[in-house]
Amino acid sequence: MTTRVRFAPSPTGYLHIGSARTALFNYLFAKHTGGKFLLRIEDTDVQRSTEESTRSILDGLKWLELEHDEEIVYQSDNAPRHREIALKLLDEGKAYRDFTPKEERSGDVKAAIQERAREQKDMRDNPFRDLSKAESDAKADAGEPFAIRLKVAESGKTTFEDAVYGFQERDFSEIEDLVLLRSDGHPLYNLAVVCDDIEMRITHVIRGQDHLTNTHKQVLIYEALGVEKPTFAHLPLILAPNKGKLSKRKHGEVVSMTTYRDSGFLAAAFRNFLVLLGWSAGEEKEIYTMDELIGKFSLDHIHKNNAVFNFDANDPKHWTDDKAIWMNAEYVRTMPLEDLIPLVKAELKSAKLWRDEYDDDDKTHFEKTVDLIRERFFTLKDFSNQGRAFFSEDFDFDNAAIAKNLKKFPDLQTRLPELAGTLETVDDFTHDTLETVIKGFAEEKGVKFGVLMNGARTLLTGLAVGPSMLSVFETLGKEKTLRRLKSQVAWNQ
RNA sequence: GGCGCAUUCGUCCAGUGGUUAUGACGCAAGGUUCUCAACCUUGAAACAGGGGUUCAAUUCCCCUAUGCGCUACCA
Repeated sequence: MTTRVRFAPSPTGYLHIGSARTALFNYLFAKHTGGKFLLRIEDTDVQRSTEESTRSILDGLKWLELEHDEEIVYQSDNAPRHREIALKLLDEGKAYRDFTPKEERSGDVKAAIQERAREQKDMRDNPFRDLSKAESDAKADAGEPFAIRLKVAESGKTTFEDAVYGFQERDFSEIEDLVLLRSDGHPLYNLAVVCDDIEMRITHVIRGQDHLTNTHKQVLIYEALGVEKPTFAHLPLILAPNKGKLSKRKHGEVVSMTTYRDSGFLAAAFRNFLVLLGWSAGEEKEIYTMDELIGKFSLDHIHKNNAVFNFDANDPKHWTDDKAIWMNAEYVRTMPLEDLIPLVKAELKSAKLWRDEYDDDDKTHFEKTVDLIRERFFTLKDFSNQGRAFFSEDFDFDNAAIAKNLKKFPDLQTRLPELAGTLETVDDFTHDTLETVIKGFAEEKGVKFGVLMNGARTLLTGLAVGPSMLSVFETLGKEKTLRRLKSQVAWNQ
């Protein structure tokens, strides 16, 4: 039997980092087992679901390259079918009509639920549970509104074997007669999920641990329907640094996938970071290609304890998890150059720094430039910010760099243009030749080589840090190097 | 309140009935270099607590603590 898994987000916001990981795990499991990865949008909560959210989630998945197989299922489309099934259970006596008026909730719903739960009541205590069919039908015919609840047996327990958490059981006395269909005729989550999973022939339900207790309710529905239940695998949660819930409201943009895309992260790097949150192959290796992940991923290496997504909202340097940043930098500087080039191209295009020659006459030179500067970059954004001087004449000078490398050594104001004059005669504008010439120049003029190079760095790139200057000279080329060495712009700032 | 799940460095993790308890991020120190956020080397840093079981527990069991989840006509 081919495995079929699904990622089933509810479109009430952008793609959350935790959801993204759930999607990733589902995807990897599907591909590992040669199965299908399906997508279902759980938009049954009409009040909160938005099309914009759906789009944002789809964008996030697309960016992560978690492509789904088959058509997207919109849960709301299946509502009639869910209703039918609830009615069927009613008909079979496995569910009953509850005529209790709906309790309107407002304000702090969580607190209200907690408060009510404290009352410790008998889960089977419902005046309409044992109403005769005739009485129930009569009331319904009279137009009295009702919800449909599953009739959970007086005694017994549900059990299932979770692929991550192991054997689970729950006594019926802990499970209320859950509502299947609202009094307005809309199906509820637990019913909808089970019906759709059956319909989509899902073999493995891989989702967040917050559903672990709910699963017992769903098992009950499977049993009432007489359908074999799928394998369940619950995933540990991803928590905020204070070990609390990671939410948009409290933590803002750090939890959104689009933030990473827009900050110049590489999908491959972020995926790699994400997969290590709650899973490991049990080895010391940490950098994996997608193919390696597909090959190694398995449910039994998923952890049981929650992971903390570590960041400090008050510190720009640690705005997101350090390891994610490191992972991205690692990818930027070590991934195959040919894979990086298109990404840099897209970044330069969006920063209006792209020139068509980079793809054509200047291709080799462009690639060499990218290869040189990527060594100390962290994100794709760095190519258009820090790396701007390599692609444009219009770049800024860092004041600290000017102070440290130029103003502190006033004679450089004449020495650097002088150096330009000397370099004018160099035809072989490459690292080694330049080194010989410039070292000779430094000695002759009594200037320290390092001071000369640092000054040049600021003049040529606007910065105080960067790759070896001899390589920068070579990469930038003679013409630009000479012009910038002679320029007085930075000196006048 | 009830029920459930969890607990190894600050964070992500490895691991075992007998180990100097692994690796990574971050941090610190040193080094290389023309600079550095890169690179190299080194260092500090953890088995929640208490009981058992055992010749021996970080590892198995129980209790406590803590955290998280569920307890809706939300998903």
